[in-house]
This record gives sequence, structure tokens and C-alpha cells, in this order.
Amino acid sequence: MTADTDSTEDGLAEAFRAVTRRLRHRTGEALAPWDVTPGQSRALGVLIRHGALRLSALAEHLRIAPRSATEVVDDLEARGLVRRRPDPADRRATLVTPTEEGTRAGAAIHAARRAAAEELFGRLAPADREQLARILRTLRD
Amino acid sequence: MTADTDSTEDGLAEAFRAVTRRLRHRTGEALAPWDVTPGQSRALGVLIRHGALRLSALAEHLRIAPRSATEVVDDLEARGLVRRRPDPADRRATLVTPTEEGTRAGAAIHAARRAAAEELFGRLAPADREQLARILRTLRD
DNA sequence: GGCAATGCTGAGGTTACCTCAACATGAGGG
DNA sequence: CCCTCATGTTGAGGTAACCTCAGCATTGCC
Repeated sequence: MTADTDSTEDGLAEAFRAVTRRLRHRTGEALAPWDVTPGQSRALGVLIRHGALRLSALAEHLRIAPRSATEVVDDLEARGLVRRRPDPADRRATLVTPTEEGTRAGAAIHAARRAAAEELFGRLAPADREQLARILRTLRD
Repeated sequence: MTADTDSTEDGLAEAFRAVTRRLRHRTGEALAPWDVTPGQSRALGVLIRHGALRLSALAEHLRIAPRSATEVVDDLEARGLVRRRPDPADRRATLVTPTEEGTRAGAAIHAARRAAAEELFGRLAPADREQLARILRTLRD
């Protein structure tokens, strides 16, 4: 019950982390209905944006080891969201593409994420949203 | 090399996450010299702020299962950063306190985190820092 | 044609969490 | 006082999401 509210009102960083937690929490809730892990949803997103990718290319996009991409794709394939097929250009390679259902799920997930974000950032006045966007751009470089 | 810069310039949420990643990255680097996991440093921080805590109380602060607190404390104890001793008020319970060295390490880690944050947020104009702080407060509630 | 490089995956490890049950101690009721 | 139930910690063992390393098929280059 005492669960640290971390009252230490010291810095921007703490506030930033607190908001991040909120955002993650809301997003997690929003994604719950699809029962995909964050990793799976990221992978699905990449695949939808890029179309067909080799496992190794997918791994690069996700910044994980190729071996780990195999696992993520195994899971997504078991859920019927993606399909593996041999790369016609190189028989060593495997191409991964979203299925029809995967594309639908991906779009729905994207919408849910967006809605969750909107729920959080929607409380800001338009001027503040703009300020925030500008400042974040600066910080991101 | 292609590693998603996620150019999709769509939302505040994306920008927010991007900055969060930067912050985490910098903080991780700053903490590297101490070779403590984020979990350990969080625990140490809580212990320094609160003095002596029972394992169960520590678990509550960290929002982890009591059994997991045992492990974190095992690690910190092995590194000589905290000490266990029986709770004089209840022979079932164990109190955890930072050692001398633990207190020093905790302070140093706190300073390093702060410096890392400063390195990131320092690029903002004072007015923008204030804006950001205000907006984050709003978002945090 | 030989051989190093590339692409995927099986086997097995690590980390940071988890649950469940055992064990000791504490607290309240009859 | 004793019995029962609750509480605090920990051993045993599990899981998720990553990892490395080795093995296999295929390819590209000299």
C-alpha cells in the first residue's frame, strides 16, 4: 500500500519517467485484448510497414539477435498473424509476411495505441501539445 | 544498419518514447561503472531513503513479490552494499539496511543519474525546461 | 571446384521476475 | 494454555524474452 509515489520533487527526469510509466501502463491496457506481447506487436508493426522481410532483416529492425527473431516469428506464426515462405531469390533465406488477419490485427493494435496516447495527451491544451512536441523534437535531436 | 529510426512523424507518443529511450540509454551508460542492475539501484535508493526496511516492505516499495526482494537483497548483500539483521521487534522478520559502502555507492549513483539527465535536458533553454516541467506535471496528474 | 561467408534454427544459458509450499514466529479466542 | 490462523522469509521450480554457439544448407568469389 505504501508503494513509492516517489514524492521527491527533484527533477525533470523523474517527472519524465513517471509520465512514461503512465503511458506504458495505458498502452499495455489498450493492447490487452489482443494478447500479444510488446515484442510481437513491434514485430508485426515492422512487418506491416515493410511488407516482406527476411528474418535477419526483421531482427535488425527490432535490434535483436537473429535467433530471437526466429522465436518472435514462431509465436506470430502460431497465432496465424504472419506466414513464412522461402525467399525466391535466395534459398537460404525465409521471408516473413503478415497474413490477412495479421494485417487487420496490426491496424487494430496501432489504432489502440494511438487511442491510449490520445487519452493521455488529450488532457493538454492545444498550445501545450505544440510546445511539448517542439521540445521533444529538440531532445530527440 | 537499417535500424528503424521510425520516421513516422505521427505522434507525441512516438516522440515521447524516443526521448525516453535516449534518457534510459544515457542513464544506463552513467551507471555502468557501478555494475549494478537497475533493480539493484532502485532497491538501494529506496533503502537509503527509508533507512531500515523489512524485506516485505522493500518488496512493496519496489512493487515486486516478496520472494523477488529476497533475491535483490541477496545480490546487494553479496556486493557488500546492504546488510541483513533480525528485526528486534519481530523474530520472523529481517531488516535490511545499507552499509557504509552502500550509502556511498547509492549517493554516487544518484549523482550519476542526475548528471545523465542534466546532459540530456541541459540542451533546453531555461524557458523550455520550465514549460516541459509544467506540462509533465499536468500529464502526471 | 573449393571454401569462406551468409541465413536460419536446435541446444542450452542468463536475468529478472513469478508462484507455491515449507518453516518459524506471532496473535487472538475459548 | 493451547490451538488455529495469519505473517515473514526462503527453497524449489517455472516462465518470458532475450542471448551465444554450433550445425546445416546454400551462395558468392577466386
